[in-house]
Amino acid sequence: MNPNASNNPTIKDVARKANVSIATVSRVLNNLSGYSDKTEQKVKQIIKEIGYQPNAIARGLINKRTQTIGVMFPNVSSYFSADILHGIEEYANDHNYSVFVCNTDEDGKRTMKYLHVLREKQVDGIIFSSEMLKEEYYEVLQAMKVPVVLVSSKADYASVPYIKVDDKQAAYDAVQYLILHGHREIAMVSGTETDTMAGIPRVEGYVKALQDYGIPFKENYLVYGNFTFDEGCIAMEKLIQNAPEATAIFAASDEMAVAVLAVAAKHGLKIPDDISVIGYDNLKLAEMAVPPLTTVDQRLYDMGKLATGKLIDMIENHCVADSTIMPHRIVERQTVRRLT
Amino acid sequence: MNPNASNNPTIKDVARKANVSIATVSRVLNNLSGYSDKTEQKVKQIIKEIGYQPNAIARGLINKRTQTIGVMFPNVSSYFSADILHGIEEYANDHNYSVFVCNTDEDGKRTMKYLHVLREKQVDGIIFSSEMLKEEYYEVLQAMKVPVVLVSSKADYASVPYIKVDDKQAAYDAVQYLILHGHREIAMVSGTETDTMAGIPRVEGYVKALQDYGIPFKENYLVYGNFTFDEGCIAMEKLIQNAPEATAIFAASDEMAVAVLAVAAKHGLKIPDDISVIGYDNLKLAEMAVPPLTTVDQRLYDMGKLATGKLIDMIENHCVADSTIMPHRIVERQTVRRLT
DNA sequence: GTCATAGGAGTAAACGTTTACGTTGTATTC
DNA sequence: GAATACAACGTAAACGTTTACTCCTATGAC
Repeated sequence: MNPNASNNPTIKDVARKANVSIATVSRVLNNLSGYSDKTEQKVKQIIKEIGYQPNAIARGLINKRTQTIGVMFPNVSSYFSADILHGIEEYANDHNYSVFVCNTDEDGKRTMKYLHVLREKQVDGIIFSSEMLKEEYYEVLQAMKVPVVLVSSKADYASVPYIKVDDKQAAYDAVQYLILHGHREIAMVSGTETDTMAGIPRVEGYVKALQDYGIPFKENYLVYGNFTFDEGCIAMEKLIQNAPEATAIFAASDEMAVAVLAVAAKHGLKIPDDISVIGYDNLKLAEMAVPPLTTVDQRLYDMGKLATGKLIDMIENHCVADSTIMPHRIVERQTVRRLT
Repeated sequence: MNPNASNNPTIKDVARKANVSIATVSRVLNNLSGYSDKTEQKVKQIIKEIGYQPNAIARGLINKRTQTIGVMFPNVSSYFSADILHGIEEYANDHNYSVFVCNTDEDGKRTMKYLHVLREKQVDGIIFSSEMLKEEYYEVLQAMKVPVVLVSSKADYASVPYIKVDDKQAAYDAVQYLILHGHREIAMVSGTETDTMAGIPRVEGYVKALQDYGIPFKENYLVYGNFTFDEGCIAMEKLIQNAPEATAIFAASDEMAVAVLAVAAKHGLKIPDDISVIGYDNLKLAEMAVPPLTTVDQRLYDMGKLATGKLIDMIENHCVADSTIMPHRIVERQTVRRLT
């Protein structure tokens, strides 16, 4: 009788039925050398026969590698994260890694909990997306001794590889685009005021572009949101109140740009006739907007892939990857009008 | 000397430093009984001191439980999946489970590969989202002997618990809503023609509503997409060609409804003045549309949570959960006009 | 015929836990 | 004072793999 009838078959079961040792089965499984063709056939046949599947947990225990990575998002369900995740997932899967998704809610407590869970589960590496790498996190990460890469973020004090676009330059280019289309009254719906990653640099780019073209910066032209649609709406309402002369708006995220579109429509403002809008991200959402949104593309999907590539490289070659500044470009659609 | 200086500390290290056996450490770790207060303090102190973290892999090997679930999506980055994933992730995390995301691309090969990976990694359960549970999959699932729950899907031949809205009824209600607003020329942008889950039932609901109100069904009023924005655009173009008399459109997904909005705008058609539109899903996208989209809400986030709840229940109590028909409701926004 | 060699295979330790079982010592009961 | 009970531990097996060693046998060189 099979002493192990109800459970999933193990390497032992295969060994017994094939009349070989488990070492031999392991060898053919990992196709190493050290067995005859005949044994190989026999073993492989038994494996098919009883439907044996290796146990990655046991494997992980001895190999100290789990073929698993963890990915931390401030908000998994945001349309922004979705693209990055897609890239990560795809690359990881193609290279035989699985991915744990973690939703931090931008909450320190939650993040720390996740970090501990990922550590317990022995992930081989971690990707941190669009979030500040707080020192608190970094310490745990160091204790874990696993590679980390940042995507759409950056850590100044630590030598963690990152992938992001040059936010200041990208913002500059967006605003310059508006200027070159004849606009001089340009407002901005910024991201989080204190965000050193995606908030501040983009307003810096905005301000610099204005400066370079001799356009005075006006306080009332700059309002803050937190990158989301809802706050984008509030911000746009403010703009309509305080900056009715603006002919163009630069929004620091597509979600907020779409919010601008939405409240503009609510107020009977035509886009781009009454007001031009340029976004930032190039989400699918931008294509779907009415009218289709002109925006700066940051290839989130590719960033996800690239980040995963770097991470896996670090895992497998025990090296440290370099950072990369992702190229950006403006994709012209229909929300910016040329002023004559 | 610590013989284990460079690696992460293990339970053995704790035991040695605390002058107790590993069994005792294990006991305080899992707070069982069988040790004195003094020992407990000592052990806990050492744990803090050397920063010990249990190894979930080793734990998983012996417990045959990994506190991990797998989630399969046809497309992780779709705005539809994002909401479900968010719900799943949240509930899972709150109950100390981690989640592996899998992107099947609706591809059988990929799906099977994933199923095998999930099996190897010994997940405790699997959630299948918005996809047919093919017999091929079901067989593997059975071999794995892990609980499965379906969300926004359903399997007739197998007793797998599912969570979904009554698609036919929801579609019926949507169309009825249009009818009660005075529309009689109602077109439909359907989902995938062969999709028995979300495709066919929704057109059945559409047809039935027309019937019940004595409105003749017209072939040219029904076009097919695959739930996505891109195909929604193509579908809408067809409708404008073939059914210019339609005063209202029921789209089988919000993405397609937004596509309807987009191409309508492109053709100079005003929403809802020239044409009314009702969607299906109630994604954030619906709120963001211009004008905001009237649609049928299916509470995807809650469905994700509920599915995970059922799954964990099945895992922990070795029971089989029942299915639930999720309530739906129409959320009125601004894309449906009352015909006088 | 002897020796070295290499191919083909088995043995057993190790990975980091949990847990059934055994042992010791002390307090309680009569 | 013997019997009992229980608290407070320790021992060792087990989970399913991988892999360093070891062993045997056949082959070929000389």
